[in-house]
Amino acid sequence: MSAAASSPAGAAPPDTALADGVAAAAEARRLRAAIERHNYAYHTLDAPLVPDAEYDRLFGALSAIEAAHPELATLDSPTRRVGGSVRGDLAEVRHDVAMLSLSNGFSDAEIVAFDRRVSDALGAPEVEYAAELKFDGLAVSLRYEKGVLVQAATRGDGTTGEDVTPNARTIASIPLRLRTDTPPALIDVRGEVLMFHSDFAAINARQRADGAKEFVNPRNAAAGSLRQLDAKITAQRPLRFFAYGVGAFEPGEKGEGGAALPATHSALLAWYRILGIAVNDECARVRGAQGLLGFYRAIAAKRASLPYDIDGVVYKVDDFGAQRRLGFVSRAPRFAIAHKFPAEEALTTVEDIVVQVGRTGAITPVARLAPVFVGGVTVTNATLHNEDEVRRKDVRIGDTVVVRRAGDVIPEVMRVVTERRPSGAREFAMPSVCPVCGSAIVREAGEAVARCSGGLVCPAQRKQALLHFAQRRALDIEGLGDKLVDRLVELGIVNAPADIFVLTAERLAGLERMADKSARNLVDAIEKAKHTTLARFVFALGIRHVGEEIAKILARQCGRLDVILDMDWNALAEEKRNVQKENARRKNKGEASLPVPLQGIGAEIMQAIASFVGEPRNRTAITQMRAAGITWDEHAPGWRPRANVETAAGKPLAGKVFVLTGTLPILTRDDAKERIEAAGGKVSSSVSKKTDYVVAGAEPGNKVVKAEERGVAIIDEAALIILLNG
DNA sequence: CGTCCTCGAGTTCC
DNA sequence: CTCGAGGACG
Repeated sequence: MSAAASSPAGAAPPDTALADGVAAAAEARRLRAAIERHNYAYHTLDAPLVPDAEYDRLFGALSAIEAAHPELATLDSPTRRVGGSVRGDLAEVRHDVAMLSLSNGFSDAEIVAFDRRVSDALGAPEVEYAAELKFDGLAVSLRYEKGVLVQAATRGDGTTGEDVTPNARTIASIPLRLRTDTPPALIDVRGEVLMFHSDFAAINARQRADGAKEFVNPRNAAAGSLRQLDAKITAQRPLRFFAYGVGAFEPGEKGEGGAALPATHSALLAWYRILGIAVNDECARVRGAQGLLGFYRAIAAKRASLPYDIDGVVYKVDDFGAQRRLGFVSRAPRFAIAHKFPAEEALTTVEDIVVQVGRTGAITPVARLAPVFVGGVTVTNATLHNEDEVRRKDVRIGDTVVVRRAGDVIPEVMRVVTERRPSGAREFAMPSVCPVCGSAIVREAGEAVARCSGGLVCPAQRKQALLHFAQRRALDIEGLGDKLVDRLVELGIVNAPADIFVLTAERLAGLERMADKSARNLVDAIEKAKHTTLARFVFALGIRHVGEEIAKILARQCGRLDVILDMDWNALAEEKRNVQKENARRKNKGEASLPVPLQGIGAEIMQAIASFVGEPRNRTAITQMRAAGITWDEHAPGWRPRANVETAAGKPLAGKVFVLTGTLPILTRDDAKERIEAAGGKVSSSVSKKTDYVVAGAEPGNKVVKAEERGVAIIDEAALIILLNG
């Protein structure tokens, strides 16, 4: 599509024999102007003025002049579109004005509520909005100084993005110079880079022909293309740009165009068009909630026929003054909302229903699907959770089913299209023996899951136990992943966590696909993992019902591993039941209640611990690991936890409950959690009335919705850090 | 005994 | 992210 990129750079047309520099400069200016005019006609108006051959001739002429007179090769020359030197890495760019994410709405009710909030806040009965498409591409910011493109940056985390200037220069719909004599001194044009369906298909055909990897969707193709280190590659990728916003702005010297920003969003877009910046046609000014919903329905009906992907529409209060008055809540502007389309659904067939064996022996049926493209990726598997779920949904092998990506991530079989059920459709039968080890599969009365009774005899359970042991939140052994565990267990080299610690580099290096270097790395990682914490170690053991939280309670309350191992958990479980019964009785009488031992650990969990510590094999394994040198800091014998565990008192976040959602700009989930806990706070996984703050990052889940419903404060990372610092 | 709150466990794709 | 189930509490 890119006429500029298709021009042979070295073609020497007749009008290059310009001897003197002044004439050359004049000619270069003339050519540039002509080429920009044609670019504008071709890419923005979609109405070429001249045949491609003529365009190529002009382009070649300009290249030749610039080659002969390098001093004339200006930054904004159209020839820059093909070029770009190879650099080591993409540099960081700090956005002067942050590139925000929008809050989302999925239902009409949410949009109506948004409109009501806005009109209440503004005191206006009917608010005027600019409605436009929400493109499924990459947000970028283009900086023009005195009308010349000087920098292009990706959105990144909103505050800092990557410098993609040379790449952006290759995109034909991004003007290198604004079409005005009176440009603003500085303007950051915000918009989206994306790839059209047809271009995506062509690119993939080429990738296929070259034996290169194909892109999964236009968005990935656009992202991969824009973030190339070599802009020459970007130049061969037909990317598009549509503008929809503005960041930093400084007016130019007196002159109509650049003296000030327009007063409304729709006027801004109209101005962009005049400046030669591409703006998508599917935008409108609408009034009130009914106007918003009308726009949404019109676009939804058109969606399939659009030549590019969108994932919804965006509504913004049109008047900039009103936008300023509305301001922001945490990261998101209060004056705009994205109205997203519901998770995409697709039809496919169930080719088989197989079962997987989990760490606890849980047998999970999984539907093997004919590959289907849904929500941007190809889905081939979907969990069916358990036997009852299969019954409830009545999924049979051979069925045609509706699949969606729940929460836009996990594939889910929604329902069966029974009209399409073939006569030979087979019902799923829970196997009676484990497909991996052959032990009996049993389902306890009242339980939803069936389990392999083989325990550690079952290689599948052994593998999962090892992976659990090595995972980041447990002992954190880097490099001990899926594939390696598979092989180590198959070969019988490692059967239980304790065996990990006797591995040597020599032993590992003998394995296939395991070079000396990686063997040594793994041994180093194991060595590093030997020093840990009691909580992590207890969690790593994989005791039933003992996850991270319970392991922390045990470590805090018991202080030493030996205490945990030697406690009479069965007796304690009984005591717990008695104390609870007694307390219930006392409560009715208004008497003071007895202290409850080990808050948060109930009888059921205690019995699970009892059966773990009562198993001699487990005790031996622990002894072996300690002998192999695994250590942690623990309290001296005879240590007792302080009666009142309010150790958090005095810390900045004492007693505060946080819930995290979305991707935070700087901290990882784990980091944030660690810091909150260090400051005396607690991180919970779901929003409730007790939640104090929901920390929302980019692309948050429906936890923000829950938070709004329950009136819980929503804060961003920056606010969290302020809280952490007191 | 019911209800809410949490935690644990399992899962998909790149 | 979702589901199931344990634990606390009224």
